[in-house]
Amino acid sequence: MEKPVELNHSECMGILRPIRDALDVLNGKWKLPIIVALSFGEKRFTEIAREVHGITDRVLSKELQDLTMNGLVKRTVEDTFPVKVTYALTPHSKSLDEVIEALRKWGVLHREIILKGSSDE
Amino acid sequence: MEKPVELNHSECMGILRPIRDALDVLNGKWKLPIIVALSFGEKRFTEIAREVHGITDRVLSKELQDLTMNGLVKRTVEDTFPVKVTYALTPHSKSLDEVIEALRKWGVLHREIILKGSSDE
DNA sequence: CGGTTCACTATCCAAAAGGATATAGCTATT
DNA sequence: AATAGCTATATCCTTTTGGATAGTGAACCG
Repeated sequence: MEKPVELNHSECMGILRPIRDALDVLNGKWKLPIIVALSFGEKRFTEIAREVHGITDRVLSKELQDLTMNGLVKRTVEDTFPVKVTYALTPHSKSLDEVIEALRKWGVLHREIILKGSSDE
Repeated sequence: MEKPVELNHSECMGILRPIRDALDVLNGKWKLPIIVALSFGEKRFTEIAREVHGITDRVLSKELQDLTMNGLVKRTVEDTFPVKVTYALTPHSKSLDEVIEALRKWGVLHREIILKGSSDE
C-alpha cells in the first residue's frame, strides 16, 4: 500500500505557515488595542492599562511580553526614581501598517456585504 | 475630578472594529487551510476532511458553517444519488486575497527579522 | 508610620476552542 | 436484511485564553 497522498499539504503548509505566524502575532483580544495605544507615542505600564480599557494587569503584562518578544514593542527601563518603564513601538512594527490597513479595509467591505445579506457573493 | 479621559477609545474602536471583524473571520486553526483546500476547486465534505489533515468532522462541520455564514463559502446540495453536498468559494472570498497576501508577506518578513534576533527593530 | 503609586507576579477560575468518539439518516451494494 | 459510504450532529473531555483578585517591593507623600 502506497502511503496516502498528503503531498498537496506540504505545499499548502509552505503558504500557510507565514500566514499563521502573522495571525498569531496579531491575534487575541488585546494586541491591536495595545498597538494602537502605543501608536500615539511611548507609554508607561499603567498608562497603557488606563487607555486600553478592560484589560487587567496580568493580561497586559503577558501581552506586552508577547509583543516585545515579537519585536513589535521596545521595553525600556530607566533607572531613575522608582524605575520608570516605558513601552514604545519599534520600527519593525511599522511594517504591520499595510497588514492592518488591508484587514481594516476588508473588514469594512465584509460588513457591508454581510449586512446586504447577499448569500451568493 | 473631571471624568477620566477615555475618549480616544471611541475613536480607536472605530478603527479596531473592522480589524477585529476581519481577524475573527480568518482566525482559528482551520479557516485558512479550508479556504486553501477549496481554492483548488469545489469539494465535498469528506474530500475536504481528507485534505485538511488532522481536522475532525465536528470541527470541519462547524468551520464550514462559519465560513458559509460569512459568505466565503457556498454550500450546494444536489438532490441526486445520496445527496451530494459540495462546498465552493464564493466571489466574495476573492476579496480576501489581498489580505491573505499581505499577511503572508508580513509573516515571511517577520520570520526573517525574528531569526536575525534584532532586538531593536 | 500608614497610605499610595508603579510595575509587575501569583493564584485561582470561567469561557472558548478544539479533539475523540459515537451515532443518526440516507442510499447503494451484496 | 446486513453492510458500507456520505454528511453530518451530539456528547464528552482537554487545552488554551482571558478575567478577578490579591500581593510584592521599593519609593514617595503626609
